[in-house]
Amino acid sequence: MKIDSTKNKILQVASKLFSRYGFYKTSMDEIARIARRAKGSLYYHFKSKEELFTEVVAIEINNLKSQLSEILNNNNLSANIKIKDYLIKRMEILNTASNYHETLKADFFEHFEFIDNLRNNLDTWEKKQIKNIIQHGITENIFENHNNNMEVLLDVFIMVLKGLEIPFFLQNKYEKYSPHFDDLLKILIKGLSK
Amino acid sequence: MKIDSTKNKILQVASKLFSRYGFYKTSMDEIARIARRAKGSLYYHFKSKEELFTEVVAIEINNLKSQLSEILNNNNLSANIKIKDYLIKRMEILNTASNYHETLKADFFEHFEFIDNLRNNLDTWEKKQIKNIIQHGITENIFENHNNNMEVLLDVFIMVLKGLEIPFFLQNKYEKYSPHFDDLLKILIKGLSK
DNA sequence: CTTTGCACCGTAAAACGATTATGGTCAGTT
DNA sequence: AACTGACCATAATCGTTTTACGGTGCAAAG
Repeated sequence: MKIDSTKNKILQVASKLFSRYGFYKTSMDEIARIARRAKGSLYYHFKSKEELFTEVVAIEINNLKSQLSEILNNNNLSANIKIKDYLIKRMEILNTASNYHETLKADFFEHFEFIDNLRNNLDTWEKKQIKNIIQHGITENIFENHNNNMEVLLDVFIMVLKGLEIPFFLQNKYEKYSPHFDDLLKILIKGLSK
Repeated sequence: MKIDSTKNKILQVASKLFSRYGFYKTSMDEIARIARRAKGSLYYHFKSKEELFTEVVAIEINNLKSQLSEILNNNNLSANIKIKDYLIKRMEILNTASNYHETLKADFFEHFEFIDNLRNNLDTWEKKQIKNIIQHGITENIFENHNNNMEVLLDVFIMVLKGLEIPFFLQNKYEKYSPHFDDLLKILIKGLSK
């Protein structure tokens, strides 16, 4: 019981501090102090500051995946509704994932190589899910057949989604524009449709 | 004749050096030396280093606008072809506008407030052109009626375009993915269509 | 009017050496 | 096994000095 309590306490405090001050401005001494644990305890549970941050972001990503999986696993949804619900939920959850926002800067100035795997894994996972939805829509005869260029189309589409994350989450435009993200999705879904 | 020659020479050399080294790592002494002009000449023609860079970027943007205007002004093109040609040409020209790429970093680390007007003006211009194309398509009965939410839809769409610029131009993914940008455009156009 | 070359200026940036803070380690304790 | 607090190497910060930068002014020349 105690192991979970300390590890979770550290993760909790770390999540808050990383979210508030960013990775580089948050020190392990500070996390230890606020968590009321010895700094050595941090290193007992996490190999490094990088591993701690990676796990903090992984928790956010796993939360995203589990919430999206409810949509993905709902076989009563037709493909066009499913992709719409998926994308809307995606943006909604990521809007609250403040440590994930921190990693968006990785392409530009604060480079976290140690976190590339996590981000690549999410891209890979997401590409697979969207591919499934679209293929299901093709099978259901809802969507046009895109099977001959699906892979690169999905690559570009993932770029579009990630590109939208910058204004939405780093420039705080999500609240203003999210209601209208719908409209763009309507166009997307219609474009995919038969 | 001489006036144009010196000013153009400065712009030419500046464009190359800013493109190669970026705004901050390029000095006015260096521009003057390579242009074989006195530094005083630079300040005769341009109020400041910022004004020089702004004009260098403006030249790229004006080139973009004039090339796109050939498409925009071609009334033989129907709206769906026009928007496709517009977007493809847009990315193609911007791929070569290396000083414009420099300004893409403005949102993240190298901030050029002095250039915000130029970038905002381009967004405004572009929004207007795309709006015109879509409205024309509505009039031609090619596109669905989107008039009730057109403004915000265009805002989000501009975000999407700008979001794509990061991987395309800052991460050198344009060559690989531009052939497939087409496919995404097909979906977009179909989504807009009746 | 346009351009030059030169000297000059204030201050920002870079360089430097000293000091402090950080991520991480480890032996001891519970 | 889980946790601690003292310690370590070095990265980061600090204060000071030096250098480089954007910009200016001016007389002379074209």
